[in-house]
Amino acid sequence: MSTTVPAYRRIQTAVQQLITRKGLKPGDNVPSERELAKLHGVSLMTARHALTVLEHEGVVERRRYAGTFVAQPRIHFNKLTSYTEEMSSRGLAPHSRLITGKVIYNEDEIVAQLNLPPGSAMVKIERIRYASDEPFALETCYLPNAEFPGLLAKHLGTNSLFFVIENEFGITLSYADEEVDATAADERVAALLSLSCGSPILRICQVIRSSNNRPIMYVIGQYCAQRHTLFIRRFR
Amino acid sequence: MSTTVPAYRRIQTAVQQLITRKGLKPGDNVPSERELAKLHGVSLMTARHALTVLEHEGVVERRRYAGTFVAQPRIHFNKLTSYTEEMSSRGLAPHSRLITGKVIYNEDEIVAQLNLPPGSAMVKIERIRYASDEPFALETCYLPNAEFPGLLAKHLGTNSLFFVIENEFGITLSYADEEVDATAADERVAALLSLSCGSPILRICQVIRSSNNRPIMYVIGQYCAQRHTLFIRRFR
DNA sequence: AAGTGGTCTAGACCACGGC
DNA sequence: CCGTGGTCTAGACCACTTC
Repeated sequence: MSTTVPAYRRIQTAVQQLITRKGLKPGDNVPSERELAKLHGVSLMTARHALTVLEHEGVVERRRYAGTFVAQPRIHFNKLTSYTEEMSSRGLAPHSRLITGKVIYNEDEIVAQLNLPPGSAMVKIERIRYASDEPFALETCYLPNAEFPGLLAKHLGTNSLFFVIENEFGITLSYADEEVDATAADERVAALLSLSCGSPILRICQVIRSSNNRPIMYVIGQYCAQRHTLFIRRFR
Repeated sequence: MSTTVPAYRRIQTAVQQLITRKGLKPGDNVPSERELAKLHGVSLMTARHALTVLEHEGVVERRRYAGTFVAQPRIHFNKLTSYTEEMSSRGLAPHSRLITGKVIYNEDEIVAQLNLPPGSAMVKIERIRYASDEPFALETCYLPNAEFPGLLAKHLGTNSLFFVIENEFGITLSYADEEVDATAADERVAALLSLSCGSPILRICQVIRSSNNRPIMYVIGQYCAQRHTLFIRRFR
């Protein structure tokens, strides 16, 4: 079972709820480190930790000598989220269509990305993602078959893959390394996403890792560039 | 003048030098938190801080209960670097060509991105970036003219813009928020980058901020997708 | 002058991996 | 069993902003 939630996580969600519940606008200030520490009965370093995470996610903005403030708009930078989570955080209903769901044995390039022995069986899942009834992405996922027995029976047309992995298989995800580039839609992708051949596609290849840094899933996302932008934050 | 370098920064660069000097390979372990603390005469939290930053940059990988190790490749994830820094970190010579360098008054969309009053004067700088004599990117920068008097006289064909901003104007950069999408090369870009019209282009629009979170520079980068990939890391 | 975030200390306990 | 990273404490000083 899961261990107890760390204090800094509780504070983190508490601050986020404070923002949404009180309807704080960008620029409004949130409690200072010292206030949070007192409020939650923790030490200063712990309160700081919570704010540091929120800053990296783009929820909050810190100004030295001045305070901590609600950040500009609402994109969660650099945060690994599922399509389902992303949609519901924007108040939209997720909607997908399962195109492929089978076990494969012969894609050795991806086997290598997942650090598996050559010839290993993998589950391959292809889904089309919709935003308000318009298809905007084709996502192809690969997972080691040995670690996810019965995965294909989980109604992946309607269930969140992240949810199944984390809750039904008890795996904690930690981070993803991603390669981003641009391509043109080939015939198949164009047909699936209702585009013309050659339309610009934003391609994102992720290696998602579990808590012990083992690769757990390889995902190729092909996003219709007109309907999707990626937001990131980089620090100096 | 500049203040003293924080201890965690010193440890950070010390670890990086250790890796390059000893030629450590991915998977080799670096000193543990406790070792680093003893080595540099700092407390455990400070040594941890250094490793946390290195982990976010993708230099180092931590495995709970096991240790800290040199990370897989050597791309510096999520780190705001200049073209010049990126090239020299790969042992390549930077090479650019200045296309445009002038003061403009009439691009109000960008004026808004920089939080300036409407009609403000901005410096506009366009440069082509080369990788081993092949053009691979067109970068267009906008800066508030009032804050950078004499910027255009700084030999921007050869000098690093980041260097000039940080050292000659004494500004500390903190982070950049970026929008990434895919497009097709228009006629001008195609000509400048020796591509055919319609080739896939990875476009990155950055708002770079100084230490007090004021926008300092707006950059539109258009990268030839065949010759450039973006690496990022996202955390759960 | 009061308050803020940034840095730092010198300890502590925990859960787990590898020996 | 020992060493590891992850979490946490209860303080401290600094440089600076805002009032």
